[in-house]
Amino acid sequence: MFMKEKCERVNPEQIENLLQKAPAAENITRMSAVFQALQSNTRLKILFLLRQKEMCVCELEQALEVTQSAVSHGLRTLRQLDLVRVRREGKFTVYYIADEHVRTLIEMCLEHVEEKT
Amino acid sequence: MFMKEKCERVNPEQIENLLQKAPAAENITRMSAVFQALQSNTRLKILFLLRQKEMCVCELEQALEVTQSAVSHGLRTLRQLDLVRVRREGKFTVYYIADEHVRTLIEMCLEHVEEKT
DNA sequence: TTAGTATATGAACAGTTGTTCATATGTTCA
DNA sequence: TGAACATATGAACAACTGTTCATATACTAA
Repeated sequence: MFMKEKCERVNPEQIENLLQKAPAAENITRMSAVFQALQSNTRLKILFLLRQKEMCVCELEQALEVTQSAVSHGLRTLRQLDLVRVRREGKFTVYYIADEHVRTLIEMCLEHVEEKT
Repeated sequence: MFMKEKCERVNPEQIENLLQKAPAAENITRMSAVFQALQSNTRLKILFLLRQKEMCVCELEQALEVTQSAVSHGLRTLRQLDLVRVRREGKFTVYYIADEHVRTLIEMCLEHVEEKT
């Protein structure tokens, strides 16, 4: 098998070294899944509401003006990636932001987009 | 028009207040686009390489083992959202991470997924 | 100018996603 | 126990995405 031609900037050893220091393939895939979850307007709105106050499904439904089904599906996605967590409270299911990483994540992104005028 | 029935936890005034403190619809949409860009394995790998060292397209091509076209398309997406920036250097086009927000963003996500054993 | 290298772009196709509708499950209280 | 409320889930369809292929553009050196 022939090696592909390399341009003069390419240093195979250095690239090998950089690849070793990069996250494992498995974690890249997990991160993809997390960002994938954060890529929906509905799910982002849910997170920015939960960031202020934990809420049950019907509160979110009221606030977001989408169907209960859509909220529930969205919450499941967030839950499966441990971006939000759940607590039962009588007949209500109360959702809240899982941890500070999640807050920082969405806040960094907000700052990034707010920066552009 | 009838108001939808509300569950006892719903406080319309409070919800109104929470909505006002949430990011504007425009910024939610921008964030969606950013997270959407971060949701691809290829683009994530690009960012985690650029995080270590600025690189030209052919270096990335070598490192990622995808076609030059895929790298270039990926870089365009990242560039359009100001996640990476470009500098011409002779015949090479050198890409680098745009700013600290972007570093923090991907590092928070990595920490989040690394936490789960 | 021309050849060769480096990068960008458009089209197109397979694969993936978010929503809604319909329905199921779970909880409370009378 | 049953009625009413709260939440979850499965199916299905339209819309969107990432890659490749083919080709265009840009820069350099001879």
